[in-house]
Order: sequence, then structure tokens, then C-alpha cells
Amino acid sequence: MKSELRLWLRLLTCTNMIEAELRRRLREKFNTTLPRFDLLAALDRAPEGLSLGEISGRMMVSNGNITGLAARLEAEGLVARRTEPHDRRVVRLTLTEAGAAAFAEQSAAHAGWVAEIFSALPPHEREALHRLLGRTKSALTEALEGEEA
Amino acid sequence: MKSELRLWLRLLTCTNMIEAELRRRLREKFNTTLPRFDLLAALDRAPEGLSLGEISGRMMVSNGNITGLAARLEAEGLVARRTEPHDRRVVRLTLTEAGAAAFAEQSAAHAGWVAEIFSALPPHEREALHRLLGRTKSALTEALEGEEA
DNA sequence: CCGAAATGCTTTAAGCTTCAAGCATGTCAA
DNA sequence: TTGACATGCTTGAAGCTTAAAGCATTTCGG
Repeated sequence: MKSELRLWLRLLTCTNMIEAELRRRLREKFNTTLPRFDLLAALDRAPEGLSLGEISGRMMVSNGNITGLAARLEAEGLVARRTEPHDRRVVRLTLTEAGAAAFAEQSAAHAGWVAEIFSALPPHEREALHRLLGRTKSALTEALEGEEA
Repeated sequence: MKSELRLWLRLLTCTNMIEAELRRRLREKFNTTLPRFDLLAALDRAPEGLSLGEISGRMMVSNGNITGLAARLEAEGLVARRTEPHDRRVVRLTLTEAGAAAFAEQSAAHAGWVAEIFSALPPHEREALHRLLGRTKSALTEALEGEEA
């Protein structure tokens, strides 16, 4: 098997292991999911709120995806939807107080989990990995962007 | 923000970029999906076929997931299901000729895509990344296994 | 102004995924 | 032998995800 394939499978395995653990804990401790958490995180970084389109761009998922996710979070009282007065096509989402409080709690736990998960890797290897992934990301952007024409 | 969190987000971004590209190409070139491809790959490595339980273990997904996936692949004529005579609870899946042929084609293309995607990263960095991810995987296994008790 | 194009969101159909409950079959101990 | 437990798979409810079609609104050229 090609070495690139082995590299890819290893990258995928590591990511999946961590992601599965984070999903499991979000579910277990907060009865929530990663997409919900990610959406709250996006809103938390934007005090003025975000349009659905801005959110789908930041989360790199489709448009229609956010419609449903936002509907569920609204039903849970964590976000508020309101139509932009100046452009009535736009729906702006903001965190409610309850949403901000829930995210604060979840976010702190999440950061702790990630730190815990990586704690078994020595600091200098964490740094080396971070650096290499930075290079990889640049290389990917380059490799995957030129072809779209 | 904690350095572990930045490392995790970078790891996630790299993996997601590659995975999205592979999904896109599988869809575009072969009108198939990553789970289908992964299931065929598992069967391709097992000439005698595999039980649904063995497959869900190898793919690290739930049991019920495979039931549906296998049903769709069977409907497409790529895999054959048959009940084990010695234990009639067990369903054994094998590749059909059409399935083996389809997978051979897809697999070759997939390996090429992965090589292409990583081609923008210099070989010595690919090797370093592979090595570090190996260490990471071991560390993760250690960090995520002790706690289950 | 008015029609055409663009933009933002929603809906729909299909598939992937999980968990929990349920069914069929097999195993084992009393 | 038979009842209890274990094992393997399926089903059902819910949520996530996409692509494509559709609707409402805005923008812009004429």
C-alpha cells in the first residue's frame, strides 16, 4: 500500500478517535451534539449574531443544514431568530442568555477534555504536530484550490 | 485559547478538508459514498466474507448502521448476504463479482487521489507527520482506554 | 418603473448515524 | 430438558448531512 494512503488512514483514525470521544462526552454530560456545540461556539464569537449564511460558511456545511439545526436550538431556547429589518431575506441568529450560559459551561468542559486527551502526548511532540499540521493545511489549500477551475 | 485546543482544531480541519474532497470525488466519479466504499474495502480484504458484526467492528460504527448499508449495497448487486448454516443468527456478507470489479476501480482511483492530495507536502514532512501520528495514536489509546472502568 | 437576475432561506428526498428496544437463535447450568 | 442468559441482527425514532428545487426578497439594467 502506498505510503500516502497509510498516512491518510492514520490521520483519519486519530481524528475519529478524538471526535468520537468528544461526541460521547457532549452527549453524556450535556445531552447535546457536536453540531449544536459548534453552532453555539460560532455565535459566542459574534456578539451581534450571525446570519444563517454566515454560519454555514463558518461551519463549512450546507445551507439547509443550518435551517434545521437553528430550528432545534431555537426550540430548546438556546438561540433566538429574528428577521433583519433592512433585508427581510436574512435571518439573524443570536445566543439567548440561556444559550450563552449553556455554552460557557460546555466550552470549559470541552477545552478540558481536549487537554486531557492530548495529555498523553509529550509537549514537544504536540508542538511538532501542530507545526506539521500547519504546513499540511497550507499544502492542502494549495493542492485543493487550483483544480476547481 | 489553550494550545491543545488549537492543535485539535488544526487536526480536525486537515482531516475534514481531505475527507470532504474524497467524498466529493467518490460521488462525482463513481456516484457512491465513503461508507459504501469502506464497506467494500473491508470485504475486499476478507475473501471468505465477514459477518455484519465483524464489519461494524472493523468500521467502528454501530451494528444497526451496517444492516442498512448492507441492504443498500445488496440492492445494488455489489454484495451478497447469506445466513450462516451453523449459526443462523449470523449473516455473512461477500463481494459479488460486480462488487469486486467496482471496488477495484474505485480503490485505484482513491489511492491516486490521496497521493495527489498529499503531493503538495514534501516527502520528509509526510514521513515526520506519519511518525508523529503514530505516536499520537498510541497516546490516544492510552489516554482513552484507562478511563472506561 | 419593470422585468430579470441574484441572493438568502426553506423544503424535500435520500442517505448516514446512533441508541434503545425487540426478535430469533444459540448456549449452558440445574 | 428446560429456563435463563447471551449473542447477532433488525427495527424505530431522532438527529445530522447533502443536493436540488422552490419561495421570498432585493438589486440592477433598460
